[in-house]
Amino acid sequence: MTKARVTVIDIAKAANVSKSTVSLVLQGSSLVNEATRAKVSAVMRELGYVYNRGAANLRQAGSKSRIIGVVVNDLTNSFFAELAVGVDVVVQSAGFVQFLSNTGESIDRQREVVASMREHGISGLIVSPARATDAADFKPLVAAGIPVVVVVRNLPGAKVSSIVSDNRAGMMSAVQHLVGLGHKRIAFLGGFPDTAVFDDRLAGYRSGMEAAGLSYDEALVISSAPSRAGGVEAIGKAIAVGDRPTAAVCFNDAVAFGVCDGLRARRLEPGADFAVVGFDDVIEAQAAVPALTTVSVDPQGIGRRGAQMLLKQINAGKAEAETVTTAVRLVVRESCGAGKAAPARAGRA
Amino acid sequence: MTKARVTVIDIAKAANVSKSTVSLVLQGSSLVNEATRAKVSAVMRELGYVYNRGAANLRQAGSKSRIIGVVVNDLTNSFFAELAVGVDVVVQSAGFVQFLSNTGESIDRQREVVASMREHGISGLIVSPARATDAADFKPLVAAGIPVVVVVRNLPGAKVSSIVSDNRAGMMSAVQHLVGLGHKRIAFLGGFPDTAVFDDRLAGYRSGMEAAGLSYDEALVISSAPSRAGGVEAIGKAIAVGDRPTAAVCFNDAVAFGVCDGLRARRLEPGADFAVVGFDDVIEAQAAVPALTTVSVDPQGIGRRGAQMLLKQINAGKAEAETVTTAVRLVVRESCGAGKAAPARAGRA
DNA sequence: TGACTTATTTGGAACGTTCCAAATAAATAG
DNA sequence: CTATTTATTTGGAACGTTCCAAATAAGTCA
Repeated sequence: MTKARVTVIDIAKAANVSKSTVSLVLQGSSLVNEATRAKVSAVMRELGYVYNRGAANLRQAGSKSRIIGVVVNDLTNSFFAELAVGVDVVVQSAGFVQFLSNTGESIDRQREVVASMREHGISGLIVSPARATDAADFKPLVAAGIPVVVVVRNLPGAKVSSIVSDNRAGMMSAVQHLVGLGHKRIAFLGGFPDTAVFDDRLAGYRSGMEAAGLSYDEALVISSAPSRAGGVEAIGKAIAVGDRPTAAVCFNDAVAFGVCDGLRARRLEPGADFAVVGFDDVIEAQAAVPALTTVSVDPQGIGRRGAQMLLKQINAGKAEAETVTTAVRLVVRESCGAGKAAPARAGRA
Repeated sequence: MTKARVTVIDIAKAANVSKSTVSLVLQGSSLVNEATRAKVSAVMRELGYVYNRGAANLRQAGSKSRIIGVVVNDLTNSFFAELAVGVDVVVQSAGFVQFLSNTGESIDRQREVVASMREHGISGLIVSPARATDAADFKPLVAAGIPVVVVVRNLPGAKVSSIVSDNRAGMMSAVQHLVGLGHKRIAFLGGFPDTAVFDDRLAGYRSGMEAAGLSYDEALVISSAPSRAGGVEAIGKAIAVGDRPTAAVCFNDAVAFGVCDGLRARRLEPGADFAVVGFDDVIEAQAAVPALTTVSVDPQGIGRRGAQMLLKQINAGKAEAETVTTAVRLVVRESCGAGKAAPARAGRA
């Protein structure tokens, strides 16, 4: 009794109709008479029928699985967690369900999970690619007609849609804010130089400096792992340069926190003795002491947006690769020294 | 050319064998000759074959879908994000893939996503139930032979496996630590009283107090939302009681952070003027100022453990409901006042 | 009433796999 | 050389849906 699955045929028998009719009501077809629909529905409820999407999906060839895949690099990073939630809300309310996997920046794992998801018949994929992902890696997917949306990091050369934040503009406004506070020696700290995101943010930094008439000094660009540990490492080097900087824009918030740690270890108070601004605006940024001035990128918004884009492509059947860059805004808190005391020029927050 | 799916039959034709043989190599059967296996594999690679798990799953009745569902209440809470990662790593390395959904404490959403996952044929479910989840809600699942593992919050009455942290012992050790620091008036702050977790933690608090020969004073138990905002609210009330407490154990870290905020708003320095200890040990706990003394529960460990338990049950075919409570440990940092200065009694950290 | 619509229902035949029983090929034994 | 294992391979027949063409029921019109 607890063994056999209840199938559409069981329903058909119990309701004195054909399997086809049952199928029709399952799909909410308008062809079926209201009375029969009611009866069939009743029987379904009574017998505890559960739809077998796998079987259905087998028949209707196309990508109607209503499953989308989501692949991120690091779920424990609240940035990606928020992103996943953003995806989840739109995916869920569209009646889809999501596979979610974590690659931990491992390109092998990424390959594996994507392959696995594909075997399971995802009808679309949202991915924040692991570092050093080959643009060709998603070729087979799109060739098979499975739309792919790349988020956060773009994949130059890949013919897929992508949605990234405006890294350039964001970093530029961070620099301008610091300039407005009177800083002239501003460092760029953290991040791996082999990524597109790094390039964009660095470009923003450079533009910001040049726009302010300040020289771009390579000695002030210090890359490191994009982590807290990387941050302390970077600030250590920064402080050692001859004409010591008085402020820094950081690759991301994790680096910025590390920079604060490193400053304190040297008896310098972030905000007061050295201005630091981050990038991402993770939730901790607000709660930290000092609260971190940072460029807010609304990861949840990116998630929502990416999901919408993906669903649109899934429904459209064909995927026009489109690229959107989302706006960012500087949110001024305490770590830049502008604090409550001197709300001098509050960026465009 | 980019239209038709490559099927097992195409492979069979191209390799001059029968579909059955191809199926055999797919399953890594030892029946098939090494030479043919090689040839078939080669052809598969060449034609870009992708396994259709849906079809396979249709045939092999049982729950061999290699999909498990994961449902959490709040992914943006790093506690749950870590938990999900823990699940992910074991699930992934077992060759499974996970549906992950967020309920945001909505019981309707929970119902929906679980139903959806079931339609998709999950072979098991890990769920941190939304508040006020009915124990009977998962009855149909287990009746259908789908193992369910409840994590973090237990569901008294439901005949499912569960894995929760030792809330009672954790809170007790927190209290004992404060007692050891000389506190006598210790409050219990935050949390909704209608949950099993609340009951357990409160019981631990009570035992701790009584074990120390201190009276249990109901006026010192102040519930609130288990959030930062709830924390500031709770500390407000706590400070207003006649014989004002000098320390507090909090329902969770979020509440503890709120309590710190509330203290500062009243010109009291957490750690120095009032001792506060949290519960969970979220990542921010370490980085906060003052660093939070808290009970560490290793959410990632719970995730891993829960996943292992689930996989075991899936493989076993039958699900013995088992309950495990995982050990917790107090990690002493600064917010309790024991700080660097006085490492007096460091709990069992 | 008979012919023609319109509304509803219905048997197969797919879909891509796995499983079973049975066929074939090769090897060994008598 | 036939009988018997042993090693491989192989045709269907499932699995639970959806789709199609076609059947039936019920009106409608002369």
